[in-house]
Amino acid sequence: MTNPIAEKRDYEEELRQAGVRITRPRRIILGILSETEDHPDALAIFRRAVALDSSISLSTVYRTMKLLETVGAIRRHAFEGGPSRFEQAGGAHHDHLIDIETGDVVEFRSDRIEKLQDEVARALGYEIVHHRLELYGRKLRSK
Amino acid sequence: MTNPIAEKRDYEEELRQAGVRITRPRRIILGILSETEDHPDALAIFRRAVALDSSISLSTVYRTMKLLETVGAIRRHAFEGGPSRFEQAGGAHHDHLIDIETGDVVEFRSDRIEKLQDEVARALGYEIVHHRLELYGRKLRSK
DNA sequence: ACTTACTTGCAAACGATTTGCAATTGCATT
DNA sequence: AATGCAATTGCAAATCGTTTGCAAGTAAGT
Repeated sequence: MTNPIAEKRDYEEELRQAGVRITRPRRIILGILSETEDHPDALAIFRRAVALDSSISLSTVYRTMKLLETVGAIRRHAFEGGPSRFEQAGGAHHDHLIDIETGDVVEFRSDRIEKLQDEVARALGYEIVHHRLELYGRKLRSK
Repeated sequence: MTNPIAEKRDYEEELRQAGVRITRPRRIILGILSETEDHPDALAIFRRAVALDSSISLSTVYRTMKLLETVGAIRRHAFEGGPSRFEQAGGAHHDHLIDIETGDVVEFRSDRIEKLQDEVARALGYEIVHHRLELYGRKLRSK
Protein backbone atom coordinates (compact mmCIF):
# COMPACT_ATOMS: atom_id res chain seq x y z
CA MET A 1 0.00 0.00 0.00
CA THR A 2 2.98 2.28 0.34
CA ASN A 3 4.41 1.33 -3.02
CA PRO A 4 1.72 1.65 -5.64
CA ILE A 5 4.00 0.68 -8.50
CA ALA A 6 5.07 -2.63 -7.07
CA GLU A 7 1.47 -3.34 -6.06
CA LYS A 8 0.20 -2.61 -9.53
CA ARG A 9 2.80 -4.81 -11.16
CA ASP A 10 1.78 -7.79 -9.05
CA TYR A 11 -1.82 -7.16 -9.87
CA GLU A 12 -1.21 -7.23 -13.59
CA GLU A 13 0.88 -10.35 -13.44
CA GLU A 14 -1.75 -12.05 -11.35
CA LEU A 15 -4.38 -11.22 -13.93
CA ARG A 16 -2.26 -12.17 -16.92
CA GLN A 17 -1.85 -15.52 -15.23
CA ALA A 18 -5.62 -15.79 -15.04
CA GLY A 19 -5.75 -15.26 -18.79
CA VAL A 20 -6.97 -11.68 -18.60
CA ARG A 21 -5.71 -9.16 -21.15
CA ILE A 22 -4.18 -6.04 -19.73
CA THR A 23 -5.77 -3.20 -21.62
CA ARG A 24 -5.36 0.51 -21.12
CA PRO A 25 -8.63 0.99 -19.18
CA ARG A 26 -7.93 -2.03 -17.04
CA ARG A 27 -4.46 -0.83 -16.22
CA ILE A 28 -5.86 2.51 -15.15
CA ILE A 29 -8.60 0.99 -13.03
CA LEU A 30 -6.16 -1.40 -11.40
CA GLY A 31 -3.90 1.50 -10.63
CA ILE A 32 -6.74 3.32 -8.94
CA LEU A 33 -7.72 0.28 -6.92
CA SER A 34 -4.22 -0.43 -5.71
CA GLU A 35 -3.68 3.13 -4.57
CA THR A 36 -7.01 3.33 -2.84
CA GLU A 37 -7.45 3.01 0.90
CA ASP A 38 -11.20 3.61 0.95
CA HIS A 39 -14.15 1.66 -0.44
CA PRO A 40 -15.14 3.48 -3.63
CA ASP A 41 -18.23 2.74 -5.68
CA ALA A 42 -18.24 2.33 -9.45
CA LEU A 43 -18.98 5.97 -10.08
CA ALA A 44 -16.13 7.13 -7.86
CA ILE A 45 -13.76 4.81 -9.67
CA PHE A 46 -15.10 6.06 -12.98
CA ARG A 47 -14.51 9.67 -12.00
CA ARG A 48 -10.94 8.98 -10.94
CA ALA A 49 -10.37 6.98 -14.13
CA VAL A 50 -11.72 9.68 -16.40
CA ALA A 51 -9.26 12.09 -14.85
CA LEU A 52 -6.47 9.87 -16.18
CA ASP A 53 -8.06 8.96 -19.50
CA SER A 54 -11.17 10.80 -20.55
CA SER A 55 -12.21 8.08 -22.99
CA ILE A 56 -12.96 5.48 -20.34
CA SER A 57 -16.62 4.60 -20.03
CA LEU A 58 -18.68 3.73 -17.01
CA SER A 59 -19.64 0.40 -18.60
CA THR A 60 -16.01 -0.55 -18.75
CA VAL A 61 -15.63 0.26 -15.10
CA TYR A 62 -18.57 -1.99 -14.29
CA ARG A 63 -17.32 -4.73 -16.58
CA THR A 64 -13.86 -4.55 -15.09
CA MET A 65 -15.17 -4.66 -11.55
CA LYS A 66 -17.21 -7.73 -12.37
CA LEU A 67 -14.21 -9.35 -14.01
CA LEU A 68 -11.95 -8.61 -11.07
CA GLU A 69 -14.60 -9.93 -8.76
CA THR A 70 -14.92 -13.27 -10.54
CA VAL A 71 -11.15 -13.55 -10.72
CA GLY A 72 -11.10 -12.94 -6.98
CA ALA A 73 -9.04 -9.76 -7.10
CA ILE A 74 -11.65 -7.55 -5.49
CA ARG A 75 -14.63 -7.88 -3.23
CA ARG A 76 -17.97 -6.17 -3.66
CA HIS A 77 -20.05 -4.89 -0.76
CA ALA A 78 -23.65 -3.76 -0.97
CA PHE A 79 -23.92 -1.60 2.11
CA GLU A 80 -27.33 -0.28 3.03
CA GLY A 81 -28.86 2.35 0.87
CA GLY A 82 -26.08 2.99 -1.60
CA PRO A 83 -24.48 1.44 -4.66
CA SER A 84 -21.97 -1.39 -4.42
CA ARG A 85 -18.58 -0.47 -3.05
CA PHE A 86 -15.35 -2.29 -3.74
CA GLU A 87 -12.17 -3.22 -1.97
CA GLN A 88 -9.10 -5.17 -2.94
CA ALA A 89 -9.27 -8.80 -1.99
CA GLY A 90 -6.29 -10.66 -0.61
CA GLY A 91 -6.22 -9.37 2.92
CA ALA A 92 -7.55 -11.44 5.77
CA HIS A 93 -11.29 -11.77 6.24
CA HIS A 94 -12.90 -8.89 8.05
CA ASP A 95 -16.26 -7.27 8.58
CA HIS A 96 -17.25 -3.63 8.31
CA LEU A 97 -18.40 -0.78 10.46
CA ILE A 98 -20.00 1.99 8.43
CA ASP A 99 -20.11 5.54 9.75
CA ILE A 100 -23.70 6.54 9.01
CA GLU A 101 -22.76 10.20 9.00
CA THR A 102 -19.79 10.16 6.65
CA GLY A 103 -20.07 6.82 4.87
CA ASP A 104 -16.57 5.96 6.04
CA VAL A 105 -15.86 2.28 6.39
CA VAL A 106 -13.81 0.80 9.19
CA GLU A 107 -12.68 -2.79 8.89
CA PHE A 108 -12.58 -5.04 11.88
CA ARG A 109 -12.25 -8.66 12.72
CA SER A 110 -13.54 -10.64 15.66
CA ASP A 111 -12.67 -14.29 15.87
CA ARG A 112 -15.02 -14.63 18.77
CA ILE A 113 -17.94 -13.42 16.67
CA GLU A 114 -16.94 -15.68 13.80
CA LYS A 115 -16.85 -18.62 16.14
CA LEU A 116 -20.26 -17.83 17.60
CA GLN A 117 -21.72 -17.54 14.13
CA ASP A 118 -20.54 -21.02 13.33
CA GLU A 119 -22.02 -22.32 16.54
CA VAL A 120 -25.35 -20.66 15.87
CA ALA A 121 -25.50 -22.01 12.34
CA ARG A 122 -24.58 -25.50 13.40
CA ALA A 123 -27.19 -25.44 16.12
CA LEU A 124 -29.75 -24.62 13.46
CA GLY A 125 -28.55 -27.45 11.26
CA TYR A 126 -26.64 -25.36 8.77
CA GLU A 127 -23.09 -24.79 7.68
CA ILE A 128 -22.14 -21.23 6.82
CA VAL A 129 -21.01 -20.60 3.26
CA HIS A 130 -20.42 -16.93 3.84
CA HIS A 131 -21.81 -14.18 5.97
CA ARG A 132 -22.36 -10.48 6.09
CA LEU A 133 -21.86 -8.50 9.25
CA GLU A 134 -22.16 -4.76 9.05
CA LEU A 135 -22.30 -2.38 11.97
CA TYR A 136 -23.87 0.99 11.23
CA GLY A 137 -22.91 3.56 13.79
CA ARG A 138 -21.71 7.01 14.62
CA LYS A 139 -18.53 8.24 16.21
CA LEU A 140 -18.57 8.58 19.93
CA ARG A 141 -17.83 12.11 21.03
CA SER A 142 -14.57 11.06 22.62
CA LYS A 143 -13.51 12.12 26.07
CA MET B 1 -50.01 -15.97 14.45
CA THR B 2 -52.58 -18.63 15.15
CA ASN B 3 -55.51 -16.25 14.98
CA PRO B 4 -55.27 -14.20 11.82
CA ILE B 5 -58.47 -12.31 12.46
CA ALA B 6 -57.51 -11.01 15.84
CA GLU B 7 -54.05 -10.15 14.53
CA LYS B 8 -55.47 -8.26 11.60
CA ARG B 9 -57.81 -6.30 13.84
CA ASP B 10 -54.96 -5.16 16.03
CA TYR B 11 -52.98 -4.19 13.00
CA GLU B 12 -55.74 -2.01 11.62
CA GLU B 13 -56.37 -0.34 14.93
CA GLU B 14 -52.67 0.31 15.33
CA LEU B 15 -52.58 1.99 11.95
CA ARG B 16 -55.75 3.99 12.45
CA GLN B 17 -54.11 5.30 15.58
CA ALA B 18 -51.18 6.40 13.48
CA GLY B 19 -53.56 8.35 11.28
CA VAL B 20 -53.48 5.91 8.40
CA ARG B 21 -56.63 5.28 6.39
CA ILE B 22 -57.71 1.70 6.11
CA THR B 23 -58.46 1.16 2.46
CA ARG B 24 -59.43 -2.02 0.69
CA PRO B 25 -55.95 -2.72 -0.72
CA ARG B 26 -54.34 -1.99 2.60
CA ARG B 27 -56.71 -4.28 4.43
CA ILE B 28 -55.88 -7.06 2.01
CA ILE B 29 -52.13 -6.54 2.25
CA LEU B 30 -52.28 -6.41 6.02
CA GLY B 31 -54.24 -9.63 6.01
CA ILE B 32 -51.57 -11.29 3.92
CA LEU B 33 -48.79 -10.03 6.15
CA SER B 34 -50.41 -11.15 9.35
CA GLU B 35 -51.04 -14.65 8.06
CA THR B 36 -47.55 -15.00 6.66
CA GLU B 37 -44.81 -16.95 8.36
CA ASP B 38 -42.18 -16.47 5.66
CA HIS B 39 -40.34 -13.41 4.35
CA PRO B 40 -42.09 -12.52 1.09
CA ASP B 41 -40.91 -9.89 -1.36
CA ALA B 42 -43.14 -7.25 -2.89
CA LEU B 43 -43.96 -9.37 -5.90
CA ALA B 44 -44.98 -12.33 -3.80
CA ILE B 45 -47.24 -10.12 -1.73
CA PHE B 46 -48.65 -8.65 -4.91
CA ARG B 47 -49.43 -12.08 -6.31
CA ARG B 48 -51.20 -13.14 -3.15
CA ALA B 49 -53.08 -9.85 -3.07
CA VAL B 50 -54.23 -10.07 -6.67
CA ALA B 51 -55.71 -13.46 -5.88
CA LEU B 52 -57.98 -11.71 -3.40
CA ASP B 53 -58.68 -8.57 -5.41
CA SER B 54 -57.52 -8.48 -8.99
CA SER B 55 -57.56 -4.69 -9.12
CA ILE B 56 -54.67 -4.19 -6.72
CA SER B 57 -51.54 -2.78 -8.34
CA LEU B 58 -47.91 -3.48 -7.64
CA SER B 59 -47.30 0.22 -6.93
CA THR B 60 -49.83 0.07 -4.16
CA VAL B 61 -48.05 -2.90 -2.67
CA TYR B 62 -44.79 -0.96 -2.74
CA ARG B 63 -46.42 2.16 -1.36
CA THR B 64 -48.08 0.21 1.40
CA MET B 65 -44.87 -1.56 2.34
CA LYS B 66 -43.09 1.74 2.57
CA LEU B 67 -45.88 3.18 4.66
CA LEU B 68 -45.92 0.22 7.02
CA GLU B 69 -42.18 0.46 7.29
CA THR B 70 -42.18 4.11 8.31
CA VAL B 71 -44.98 3.44 10.75
CA GLY B 72 -42.86 0.66 12.19
CA ALA B 73 -45.28 -2.16 11.45
CA ILE B 74 -42.94 -4.12 9.23
CA ARG B 75 -39.24 -4.50 8.66
CA ARG B 76 -37.49 -4.63 5.30
CA HIS B 77 -34.48 -6.81 4.58
CA ALA B 78 -32.27 -6.58 1.53
CA PHE B 79 -30.72 -10.01 1.47
CA GLU B 80 -27.99 -10.66 -1.04
CA GLY B 81 -28.93 -10.85 -4.65
CA GLY B 82 -32.67 -10.53 -4.49
CA PRO B 83 -35.35 -7.91 -3.97
CA SER B 84 -36.30 -6.63 -0.52
CA ARG B 85 -38.17 -9.05 1.65
CA PHE B 86 -40.48 -8.12 4.48
CA GLU B 87 -41.48 -9.36 7.88
CA GLN B 88 -43.83 -8.12 10.55
CA ALA B 89 -42.16 -5.98 13.14
CA GLY B 90 -42.96 -6.25 16.80
CA GLY B 91 -41.13 -9.40 17.71
CA ALA B 92 -37.83 -9.31 19.53
CA HIS B 93 -34.70 -8.37 17.63
CA HIS B 94 -33.15 -11.20 15.68
CA ASP B 95 -30.77 -11.85 12.83
CA HIS B 96 -31.17 -14.11 9.83
CA LEU B 97 -29.73 -17.23 8.36
CA ILE B 98 -30.57 -17.63 4.69
CA ASP B 99 -30.59 -21.03 3.05
CA ILE B 100 -28.70 -20.37 -0.15
CA GLU B 101 -30.36 -23.31 -1.86
CA THR B 102 -33.99 -22.62 -1.05
CA GLY B 103 -34.02 -18.97 -0.03
CA ASP B 104 -35.64 -19.97 3.24
CA VAL B 105 -34.97 -17.65 6.14
CA VAL B 106 -34.32 -18.83 9.67
CA GLU B 107 -34.40 -16.28 12.44
CA PHE B 108 -31.99 -16.48 15.31
CA ARG B 109 -30.75 -14.43 18.16
CA SER B 110 -27.44 -14.46 19.96
CA ASP B 111 -26.98 -12.13 22.88
CA ARG B 112 -23.33 -13.04 22.97
CA ILE B 113 -22.84 -11.87 19.41
CA GLU B 114 -24.78 -8.68 20.08
CA LYS B 115 -22.60 -8.00 23.06
CA LEU B 116 -19.39 -8.58 21.13
CA GLN B 117 -20.58 -6.26 18.39
CA ASP B 118 -21.03 -3.50 20.92
CA GLU B 119 -17.58 -4.12 22.32
CA VAL B 120 -16.00 -4.05 18.89
CA ALA B 121 -17.75 -0.85 17.94
CA ARG B 122 -16.85 0.85 21.20
CA ALA B 123 -13.23 -0.20 20.81
CA LEU B 124 -13.25 1.53 17.43
CA GLY B 125 -14.76 4.67 18.89
CA TYR B 126 -18.28 4.15 17.61
CA GLU B 127 -21.72 3.48 18.96
CA ILE B 128 -23.89 1.13 16.94
CA VAL B 129 -27.12 2.55 15.58
CA HIS B 130 -28.15 -0.67 13.95
CA HIS B 131 -26.53 -3.65 12.39
CA ARG B 132 -27.02 -6.32 9.81
CA LEU B 133 -25.92 -9.88 10.40
CA GLU B 134 -26.81 -12.43 7.81
CA LEU B 135 -25.51 -15.96 7.62
CA TYR B 136 -25.71 -17.60 4.22
CA GLY B 137 -25.48 -21.35 4.42
CA ARG B 138 -26.75 -24.72 3.43
CA LYS B 139 -28.42 -27.44 5.41
CA LEU B 140 -26.14 -30.00 6.95
CA ARG B 141 -26.94 -33.49 5.73
CA SER B 142 -28.03 -34.55 9.20
CA LYS B 143 -26.79 -37.71 10.82
C1' DA C 1 3.15 -6.48 -39.71
C1' DC C 2 -1.23 -9.91 -39.67
C1' DT C 3 -4.90 -12.14 -37.62
C1' DT C 4 -8.39 -13.20 -34.61
C1' DA C 5 -10.50 -13.20 -30.50
C1' DC C 6 -11.09 -10.20 -26.77
C1' DT C 7 -12.44 -5.36 -25.36
C1' DT C 8 -14.31 -1.14 -25.79
C1' DG C 9 -17.77 2.88 -26.00
C1' DC C 10 -22.21 3.91 -26.86
C1' DA C 11 -26.94 3.57 -26.37
C1' DA C 12 -30.49 0.87 -25.25
C1' DA C 13 -32.33 -2.69 -21.93
C1' DC C 14 -32.61 -4.16 -17.39
C1' DG C 15 -34.97 -5.22 -12.58
C1' DA C 16 -36.51 -3.21 -8.52
C1' DT C 17 -38.66 0.55 -6.91
C1' DT C 18 -40.63 5.25 -7.01
C1' DT C 19 -43.40 8.91 -8.86
C1' DG C 20 -46.80 12.30 -11.51
C1' DC C 21 -51.27 12.53 -12.56
C1' DA C 22 -56.09 12.17 -13.15
C1' DA C 23 -59.67 9.33 -11.35
C1' DT C 24 -61.44 7.13 -7.15
C1' DT C 25 -62.47 6.47 -2.36
C1' DG C 26 -62.30 6.79 2.86
C1' DC C 27 -64.34 9.04 6.27
C1' DA C 28 -65.40 13.32 8.88
C1' DT C 29 -69.08 16.25 8.24
C1' DT C 30 -73.69 17.47 7.56
C1' DA D 1 -77.93 8.80 3.87
C1' DA D 2 -75.84 12.53 0.98
C1' DT D 3 -71.69 15.82 0.64
C1' DG D 4 -66.91 17.39 0.31
C1' DC D 5 -62.25 17.15 0.30
C1' DA D 6 -57.96 15.32 1.20
C1' DA D 7 -55.88 10.87 1.01
C1' DT D 8 -55.26 6.98 -1.97
C1' DT D 9 -55.34 4.42 -6.09
C1' DG D 10 -53.99 2.44 -10.83
C1' DC D 11 -51.53 3.33 -14.66
C1' DA D 12 -47.69 4.64 -17.19
C1' DA D 13 -43.59 6.83 -17.23
C1' DA D 14 -39.38 7.94 -14.61
C1' DT D 15 -35.64 6.59 -11.64
C1' DC D 16 -31.25 4.37 -10.06
C1' DG D 17 -27.64 1.18 -10.38
C1' DT D 18 -26.12 -2.04 -13.35
C1' DT D 19 -25.88 -5.02 -17.49
C1' DT D 20 -25.86 -5.95 -22.39
C1' DG D 21 -25.99 -5.93 -27.85
C1' DC D 22 -23.48 -4.26 -31.30
C1' DA D 23 -20.16 -2.32 -34.42
C1' DA D 24 -15.60 -0.47 -34.11
C1' DG D 25 -11.03 -0.76 -31.94
C1' DT D 26 -7.04 -3.26 -29.93
C1' DA D 27 -3.97 -6.86 -27.36
C1' DA D 28 -0.81 -10.16 -28.23
C1' DG D 29 0.42 -14.76 -30.41
C1' DT D 30 2.11 -15.63 -35.00
